[in-house]
Amino acid sequence: MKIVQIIQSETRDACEKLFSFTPQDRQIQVQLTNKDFEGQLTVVVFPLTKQAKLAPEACGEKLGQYFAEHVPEITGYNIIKGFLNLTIADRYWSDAVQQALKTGNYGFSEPDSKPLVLVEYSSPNTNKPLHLGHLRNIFLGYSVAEILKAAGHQVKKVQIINDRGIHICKSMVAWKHFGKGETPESSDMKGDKLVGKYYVAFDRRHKAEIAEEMEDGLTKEEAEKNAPIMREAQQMLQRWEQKDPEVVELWQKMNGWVYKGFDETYAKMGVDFDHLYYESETYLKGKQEVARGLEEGIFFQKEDGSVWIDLSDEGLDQKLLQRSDGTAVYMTQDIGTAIQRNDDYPQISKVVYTVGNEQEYHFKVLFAILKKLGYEWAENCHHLSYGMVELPEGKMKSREGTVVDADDLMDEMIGSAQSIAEELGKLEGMSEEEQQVLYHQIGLAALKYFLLKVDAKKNMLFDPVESIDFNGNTGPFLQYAHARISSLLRKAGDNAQKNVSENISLIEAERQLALKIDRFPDVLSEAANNQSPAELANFLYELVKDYNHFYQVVPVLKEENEDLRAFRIQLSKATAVILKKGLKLLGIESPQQM
RNA sequence: GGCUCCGUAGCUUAACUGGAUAGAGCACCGCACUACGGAUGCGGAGGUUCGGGGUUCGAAUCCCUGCGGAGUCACCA
Repeated sequence: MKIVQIIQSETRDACEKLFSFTPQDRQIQVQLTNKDFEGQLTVVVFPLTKQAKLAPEACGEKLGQYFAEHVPEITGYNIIKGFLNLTIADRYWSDAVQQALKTGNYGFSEPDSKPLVLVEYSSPNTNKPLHLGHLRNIFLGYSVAEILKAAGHQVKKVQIINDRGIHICKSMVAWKHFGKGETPESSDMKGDKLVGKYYVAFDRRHKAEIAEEMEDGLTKEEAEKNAPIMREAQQMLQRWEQKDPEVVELWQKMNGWVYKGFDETYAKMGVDFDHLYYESETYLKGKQEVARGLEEGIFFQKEDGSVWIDLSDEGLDQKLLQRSDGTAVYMTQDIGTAIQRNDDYPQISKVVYTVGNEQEYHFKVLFAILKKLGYEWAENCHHLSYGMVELPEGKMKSREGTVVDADDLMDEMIGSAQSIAEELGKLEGMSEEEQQVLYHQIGLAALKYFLLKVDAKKNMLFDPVESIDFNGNTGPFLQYAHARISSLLRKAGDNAQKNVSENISLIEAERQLALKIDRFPDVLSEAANNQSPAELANFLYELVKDYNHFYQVVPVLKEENEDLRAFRIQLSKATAVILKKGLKLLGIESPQQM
């Protein structure tokens, strides 16, 4: 049994025997001992004092005595104010580390032992390339999915591709006008970039036309709608919904270019999906639901034919579900997609939508609508919301043109990794190809770790220079620690297999490191519960810091006492194992040499 | 304006969900080590946790209020 659980259950027993009451779980608080005091784990006695009818110190003293007498794993205690600090037996730590090494997939739960969770992430529009904002989304969604898997859930990674709508029509119209038949091949351009170029071209023309119309006396709003190129895009959307062959063919062609480009980008990111959903395949289901809701009086129709829902009784507004010209909007297809997924996977226990916090309102509305439509599983839908990524120069927003392209950023990170690695010159014996792989691993680690270590709900600032700095709380710093331990383990040979005698005496640095190793399974399940890669990332950083400290203060391979040497090698190995698995859950590779 | 989220050292951030003297990294100053990989470790300085009230044994965390920032309230997605 884990030491934390032992302490919890012994505290309960002690309360029953000493004070004649049974505490609630929440009254038993075990936390890490503050580093200024002796001990590794601490029981907070305040919550118990009232029912124990004792002052905090006296209460702690009684508990401490009880532990010293009844619990072999506890060898000492001290009380500071209302905190009972416990010193755990060295024997426990050495056993725990050996146990961790013997356990296959240490920290992970039995695969598929928990119900199915769908994790949606990325969800791109097919009218432009992926950018910095997508990176946070994609790394976050991927990592949450991997963490849930590690915690034993069945997981499907899904993506909804927003492949239809006015946005793609804009690119299509612009390509028809200005494209002169340009293709990714003819221009040697990635397909998503090419289509993005025409989206920008549309916008430029649209703005010019608005200016003209406004000179003719129209208001800005009127001009925006009335601009010829915009009207053309809207007509194209209607023709698309009517399955006009010419429009459909162009749509397929341009989307095909985009998918090819996305696939390349996803491959570079190292992420994947189990099931792709296309808005073009689910929006009709959404429209059916809109029709049904209208019939049943859940929705209502305005004079112009547009369909709405009134959610003002829930503190929300009225929301459009279908345009007056009969075409579908974003909400329409999201309704259809949600239903489709539950049809595909009836055993779903939860759906996680990884989408930026600017869409919080949208998802509130969506879930409310699904509930009104009578779908009880609406309760299981969860919006995993994350904050904006800003850059040092100012905010990054796609509509304002200051986008940072995902491919460009990744390439830049890989380039930085290369120049730093070359300068350090430690890659002897690696082939050119291996080196390229390594630069990629390091560059992506810097990027992923930096984006994931911050609490998802916060807006964050991405500083490319700081992220690749290999000191401090960064991905490459963790990778380096792993590479260094790997090197040490290569030299250690089979020493790690040796059983350690029972009576070694440890120093505090070793206990602290063992404590971290012991806690890993709990941290992992907490990260899963909270859908928080950041918790895992910060734990790994703490682990590495404790390891580096340990590594600095005692010899490992040069230790003369055989038992101690073996134990230290095991500590190193357990650290490396956890580090590698933990980083993997963040989507980060752990090279052997760097 | 309504609603939601955020505000912690110069900068980037953490705080086990209400627990000890609010931890770290970067930058700055200093130190250790023939180092098992220095992409290291140790120390110093740097905080009225945006201001003001309240709740309690105890508040960065919960409540009220003011200020500041972001998002949203589209026949965009």
